[in-house]
Amino acid sequence: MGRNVSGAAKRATIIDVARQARVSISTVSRVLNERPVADQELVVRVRAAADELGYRPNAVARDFRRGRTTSIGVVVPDLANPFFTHVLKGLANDVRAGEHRLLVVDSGEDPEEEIQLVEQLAERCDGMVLCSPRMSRAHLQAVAGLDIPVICTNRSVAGLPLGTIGVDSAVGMAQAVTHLYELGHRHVGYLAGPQSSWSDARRREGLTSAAAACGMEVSVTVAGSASDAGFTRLPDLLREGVTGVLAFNDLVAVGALARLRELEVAVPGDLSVVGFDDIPVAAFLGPPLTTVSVPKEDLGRAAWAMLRQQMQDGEVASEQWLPSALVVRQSTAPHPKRLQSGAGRRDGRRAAR
Amino acid sequence: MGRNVSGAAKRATIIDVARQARVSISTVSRVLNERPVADQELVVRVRAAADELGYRPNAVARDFRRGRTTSIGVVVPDLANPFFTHVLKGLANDVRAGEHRLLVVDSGEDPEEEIQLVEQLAERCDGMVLCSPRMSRAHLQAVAGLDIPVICTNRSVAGLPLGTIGVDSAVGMAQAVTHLYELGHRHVGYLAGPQSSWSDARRREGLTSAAAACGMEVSVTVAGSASDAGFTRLPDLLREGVTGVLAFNDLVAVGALARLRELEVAVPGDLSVVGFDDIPVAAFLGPPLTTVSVPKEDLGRAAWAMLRQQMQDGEVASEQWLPSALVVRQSTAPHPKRLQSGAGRRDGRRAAR
DNA sequence: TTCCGCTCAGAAAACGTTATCTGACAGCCT
DNA sequence: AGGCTGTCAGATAACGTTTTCTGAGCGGAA
Repeated sequence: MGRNVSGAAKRATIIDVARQARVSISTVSRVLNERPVADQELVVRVRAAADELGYRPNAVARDFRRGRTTSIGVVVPDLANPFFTHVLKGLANDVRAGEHRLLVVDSGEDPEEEIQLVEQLAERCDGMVLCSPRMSRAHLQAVAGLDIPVICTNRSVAGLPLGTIGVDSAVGMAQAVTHLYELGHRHVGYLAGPQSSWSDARRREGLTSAAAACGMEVSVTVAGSASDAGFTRLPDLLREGVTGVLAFNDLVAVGALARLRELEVAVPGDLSVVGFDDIPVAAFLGPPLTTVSVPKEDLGRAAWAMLRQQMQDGEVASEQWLPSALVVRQSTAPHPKRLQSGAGRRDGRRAAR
Repeated sequence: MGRNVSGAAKRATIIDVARQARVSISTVSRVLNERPVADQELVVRVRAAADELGYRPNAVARDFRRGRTTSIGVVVPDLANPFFTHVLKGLANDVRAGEHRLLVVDSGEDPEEEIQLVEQLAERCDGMVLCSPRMSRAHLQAVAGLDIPVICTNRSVAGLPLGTIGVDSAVGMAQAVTHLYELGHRHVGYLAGPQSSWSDARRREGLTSAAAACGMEVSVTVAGSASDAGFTRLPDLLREGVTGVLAFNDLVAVGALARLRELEVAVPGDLSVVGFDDIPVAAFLGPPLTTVSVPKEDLGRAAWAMLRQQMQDGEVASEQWLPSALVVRQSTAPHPKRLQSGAGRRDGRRAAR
């Protein structure tokens, strides 16, 4: 069945089915694509023949002929980063509902690799979503010239005909800063993200302007996007005498927390820590992390909605910004020197008392 | 350039290039695929024409004609699970080196969805890697009938012509059990994984047989693969009176740790916890998690090596098992009732004394 | 009865490549 | 000088579909 004597499986084509069913290939195509066929007898014969031969249509041939692939491509800087995987979840859930499938590729945070992948993938997709692209503006422009709609997340592309959807990190950052200010902190540190990250620029911007507004001092050290960076760079800020630390993202905050534990600095007793993204483990850390929550799934959903619209209506490049909001958990508390009372609901295990 | 008056970009084909360069399409194809062309003049003309028209070959047409896609598909139950993303990293790094690209899809832990995705993706790939497939054996058999090589990770497929590569979790589990036994624990609990998980079955098996070997009591409760499951189910084990807990994976352990913190049970002072997988945050937790380390990147690399071999040599279904090993950190300590001395290097903050 | 129009399945064209085949021309040997 | 061999680029045949075109058959209206 479907295999010839040599053992090398020779795959049945639509022609074989047609021959077997004693109809034309047009009829086979019609039956298999559920287009109206008058004679039910033919339908039955075709179905039987296809079954018998184990026929499965050649998807590449079909895509080729149809000129579309029913695939949506997603390019992500780093699949190991929980932030992206949650954006993906949002995307996947909604895409799955339709007739499209999602193809994901990881660019490894490499801008050159990224543009290459995008160009290759674009050839095989009906539309694409670029998550926080690291590539240069020039490359982005090249992407805009591709002949499929592309949505860009977390990156402003002023002037380029690309749908954009991102997180307004300024609000969340401002909330975080105000939160620390109200707790009495007057000098905070920022564990910055990768230099190529547009989001980091926005977060840093939001942080400095909010801090300036309430007259707080800010120290910055460049970390990265992974935990070990937070672990390594945290002491830089401690040396500066900060009493609160804001991290580029939760992963970095996790590293910072670990270092603080090692240094026996109590959180939040001696130092407050704020993350960003609100990844799942954030709520399970010790202490549960105060962080800026970002609607990651919504981001994915919105990207798909926008992409679908562009695929239908032709070219409609729009822009959309989703809110971020502070989630207060237990890694932040009053500045010990100013408001000594009630120093934390559950202070670190060796609060200096 | 490449756009007609209507504004709808009409894409240049190889025929347009040939016409513009005043050569045959065969020559264009030869030049662009870097096959030998004697007359350098022609090469120059073709290159120029292609440039001018902004020609990019239609990848789908090429794949169709060539009968292969230079794409490798990977199917993963849940991209949000760090374990899989690390397997992916290993795969991606090595695949990237060659001329293939990696296409990843997430099945959402749904066996039915999974088989569908696999069948669709298989049509568009030269080979596939199935990570910890949740599908039934019957479906796996269908997969084995596909006409591209497929590698299966973390799932034994006895009798099926599928390359298999997995983690020998029995050793690691045995080490973990012995470790707890030597610390004086005599009754441990297991926070089990998803029922459809073959890995969970293996881990549970390894756990119970090792425990039986040294005469330990084991209580089991079914959790799942995410942190909230660990958080929710942990009390079941506490009620059974266990003094050590082994989790299906680190994510579940994270949830368990959080619940213990909330219940003010000191880890490792009052209770020891062991995870599985050794995901990055494991080392950064409070306390740093004792866990069974699995060579995730190696798993990906090995899968690619095996897949590549199968793609070259034709059908060679083999089997390979990678070791797992206990990594002792600070979430395990002597059973308090038996060996009171040195009750933990850094005990939980409110040890009941 | 004749012709028009409609329905429906088969025939054939197209999609954009790559791979095979063909034929022209040049060089060499006899 | 004639013929044989080899080289190289152009012509053309696939690849497996979907879609458009064609023509046969039939029913109804003039």
